[in-house]
Amino acid sequence: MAEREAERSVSQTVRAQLALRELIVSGGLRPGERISELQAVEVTGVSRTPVRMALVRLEEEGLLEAIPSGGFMVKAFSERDILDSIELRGTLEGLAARFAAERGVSSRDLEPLKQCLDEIDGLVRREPISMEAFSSYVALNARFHVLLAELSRSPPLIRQIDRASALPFASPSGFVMAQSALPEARQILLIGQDHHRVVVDAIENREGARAEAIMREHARLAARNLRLALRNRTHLDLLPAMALISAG
Amino acid sequence: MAEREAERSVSQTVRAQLALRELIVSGGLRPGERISELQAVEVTGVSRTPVRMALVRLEEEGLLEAIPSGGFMVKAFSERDILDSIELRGTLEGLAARFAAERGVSSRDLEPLKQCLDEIDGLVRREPISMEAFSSYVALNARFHVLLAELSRSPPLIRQIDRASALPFASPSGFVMAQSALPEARQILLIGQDHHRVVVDAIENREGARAEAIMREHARLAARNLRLALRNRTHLDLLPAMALISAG
DNA sequence: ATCGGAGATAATGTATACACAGAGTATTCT
DNA sequence: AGAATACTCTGTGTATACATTATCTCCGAT
Repeated sequence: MAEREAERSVSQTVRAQLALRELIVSGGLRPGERISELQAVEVTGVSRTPVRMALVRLEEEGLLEAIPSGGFMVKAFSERDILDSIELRGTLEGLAARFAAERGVSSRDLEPLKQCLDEIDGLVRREPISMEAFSSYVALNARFHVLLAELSRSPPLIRQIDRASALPFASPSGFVMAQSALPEARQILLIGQDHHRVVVDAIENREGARAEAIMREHARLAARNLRLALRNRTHLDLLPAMALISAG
Repeated sequence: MAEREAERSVSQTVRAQLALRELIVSGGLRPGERISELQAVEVTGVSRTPVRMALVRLEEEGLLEAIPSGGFMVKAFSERDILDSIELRGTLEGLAARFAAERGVSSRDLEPLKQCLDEIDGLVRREPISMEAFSSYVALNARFHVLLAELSRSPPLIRQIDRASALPFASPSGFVMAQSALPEARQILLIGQDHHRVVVDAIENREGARAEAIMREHARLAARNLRLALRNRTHLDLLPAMALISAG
């Protein structure tokens, strides 16, 4: 009931957007599949007007693609698109790290980042890593990335990073990941954690170029891991693979 | 009349979007000023529904900002925001140049770029440069940047560059520029032309790192020039200054 | 005189009705 | 029987009417 109250406080448009995004990311609609407004109305329970607004926003977000003759379809990403997007995000985050280092952040600003990393350490050090721990990790990792972006103190850059992270494989959807993938996921987590510590250190010491280089290398490594994962498994369940790489 | 026919072929939403963007970029509305739907309806001549769609798209584009209590306002950019955006665009274009060099483009792919640069040469070599020549230059320069982005063959990156270029100071709004600024604008044009030639050369020779570095340096120089221009003139007419830098 | 509250007004958010375009199917003609 | 055309039906694009919320003003009380 309280939940219902909370839902009522946000606009129908936002509710529709969240519901539709959830539907798309969870794989309820296949890439390339058309999403009709009527269908969206049934799913979300709101009228066509807010649904249309939500669809436009999801298109701008990159999850949907406008069909020339009208309407929208779920955007399909090639493997190359995904790998490029990861490198793209890494490049932007590298710029953010450089900005943070060059603009001179106080050690007080870095405190939240370090705390975030410590919390992650508490999760990934123990073995084997549980499904719940992995979920927590994904959330914490996302928080770290947000904090790093904000450290740049550059609204345009933060905005662009947000957009680059809006794609499914950059969203905290780790819960889709298969149990069997957990062990190797943990390896990636540990390496990523190391990278993050180096970045914080570089920023603290005002080494802009080094901070930037690390973030870019970090993304390239993540892309490489994803490519390997895609080679080993079938191409079928791309979404879990995307969730996996979101840990990077 | 034929124009009227052509207008009728595109949707009301697109027409509204174009009209409103023109209004904002031309300075018809001051930054921070609220834009009411009623006002937008009067300006565009279409109904509220397509107007709302256009407003949402312009928000995603970065020209408008949503007001928490409802509605939209023209987004205000600080000087730092603008400088950061230029460097951001340079970083993305640098990545595009590197992709182009590393993925191996044929010299046939580079032909349109070279032709574009030759056309620009024909415009800027003669002195003094006229207002018409400058307008032509801005259009050609925009084409060069689009061609370079496409050379990366990376849809996600192209998309992101498009968005980074959607802001006013990256749009071909050079016609606003004052006559008096033309001479120094020409200097920037010539330097930019040199940079572009180097980039094409680097891509042709598969030197990814060099191609990327040049584009980033190019953007940094453009940012520096803008900063100087803002110091010399008053802060008042930022739009002409933004037009000036769009030449970079 | 100033602050607070209540009411009115205007603007946004939402819903629905209508118009038009496109696709699919059925029927008719060759 | 096959193909072409016409008709229907589904779905998007647009307009407008309604509801809700926020802001501004005015009046009253302290």
